[in-house]
Amino acid sequence: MSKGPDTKSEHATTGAEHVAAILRDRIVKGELAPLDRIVERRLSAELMVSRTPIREALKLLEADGLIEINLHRGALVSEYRPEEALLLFDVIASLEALAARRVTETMTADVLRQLEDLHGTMLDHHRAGRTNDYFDMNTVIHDFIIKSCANPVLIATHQRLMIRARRGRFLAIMKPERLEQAVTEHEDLMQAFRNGNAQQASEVWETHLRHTGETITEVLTSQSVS
Amino acid sequence: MSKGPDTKSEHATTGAEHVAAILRDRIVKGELAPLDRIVERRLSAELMVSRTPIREALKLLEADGLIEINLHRGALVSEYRPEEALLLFDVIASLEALAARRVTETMTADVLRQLEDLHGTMLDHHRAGRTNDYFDMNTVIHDFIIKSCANPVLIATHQRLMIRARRGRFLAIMKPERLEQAVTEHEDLMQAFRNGNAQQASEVWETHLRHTGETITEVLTSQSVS
DNA sequence: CACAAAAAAATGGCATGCCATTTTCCGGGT
DNA sequence: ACCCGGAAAATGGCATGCCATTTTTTTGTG
Repeated sequence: MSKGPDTKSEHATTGAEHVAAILRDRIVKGELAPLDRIVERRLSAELMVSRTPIREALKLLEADGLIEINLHRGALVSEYRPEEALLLFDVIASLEALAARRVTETMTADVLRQLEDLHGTMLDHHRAGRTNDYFDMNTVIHDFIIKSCANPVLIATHQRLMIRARRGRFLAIMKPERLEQAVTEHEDLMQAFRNGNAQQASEVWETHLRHTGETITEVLTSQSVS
Repeated sequence: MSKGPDTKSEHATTGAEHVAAILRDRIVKGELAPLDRIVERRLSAELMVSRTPIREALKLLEADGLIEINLHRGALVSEYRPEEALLLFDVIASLEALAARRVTETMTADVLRQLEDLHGTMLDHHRAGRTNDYFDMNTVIHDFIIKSCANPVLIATHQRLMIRARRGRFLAIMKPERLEQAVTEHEDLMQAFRNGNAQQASEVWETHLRHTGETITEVLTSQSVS
């Protein structure tokens, strides 16, 4: 391997970003629960780096909305309430709807073919009951549409919101009827793609995302009550 | 004022955020031009703080998209190309359209009255040719709608994007016919508000923002050619 | 003079130490 | 037992210094 410094999407370039990636991961996976305190010196010892990169990483997480930093009082993992999921998905739905619109408008045969492939694979997983594979393909499809919209601003904004939205592992806990509905909505989107109907694609996708937000909100609500 | 915990407008919090605010201001005002290098030690001497808070501030600006930091090569003010304005406003338009929709859905007599007040004041300024006051009121109205949507995620996302969108002072350079069109679009929005027609409000506002983005793109293009 | 190599300067990344503020804990008074 | 006040510990904010990498300047050679 040559020492290519031209690979842009490198993570772990600087220590601070490496630390930020680790913390993001822990928060998303739930190893760090809401309201847990994050203590610079403790992390510093655990990760064997000094406090400086840790502090920089914490600033980044605060900008992402994953933690809250109070002056002279340190950092807390921010809460994730059901209602917040709804608010997040309200925005995410708008962004993905815009992406779906733009993708439809600039659709090429090649992109449509890739989408058909991904969609078909997802349907196979679904019909075969491979739930995990199904959810993975679902995510791949959503990301593919976002990536294909050719708007870096949208891509970055979406990614940042999804970091927060993905907190917890609730996605796999979905009622069967909602799952069927989601598959139907994906099929509707493909139909809009095939017809080149950008308006329809946008509406279908926005509805789909809003439903997802509502479902996640329900799951979170039931979990927090239990 | 409500005791909102998300009042970020507090000044003098931590030194790093203070520095970040100063730099944001300079970049937005154009004192720091695109591709200008930002040197930690120079700023450190100028602002009479150590390099540590400066570094933290730079990380924040990078997260905002205002600068680019390369490993071991320091920070550059990122460029602001016409096409980027278009991409930014594509996203901003979606967000403001969503805000307009939500505001309409939850409209109260009090909010409508405030909107009418602001709108009327803006019209007065416009008819009297007080261009600066007009633009200020314009901004106030846009912000008021965003703030009234009751979605902190949307508010924060919008604010972050607007920091980038407002770079330069091109807003005041607008062709008279576009200005008339903008006023008409504001009037259309008020009409949708009065009718409680959320769908119409959303569409009107999205169109308005997209037009604004196109206008700014044109201005930036003509400037960069000159 | 052109060009390349090497030295020097610039610059950023990180570790560490000191100080300010906050939090925790403990003892005395009621 | 309870509350209050102050000391001690915890914790974060910032300054400074050292090292690695990059950039610039200098120098040597054809």
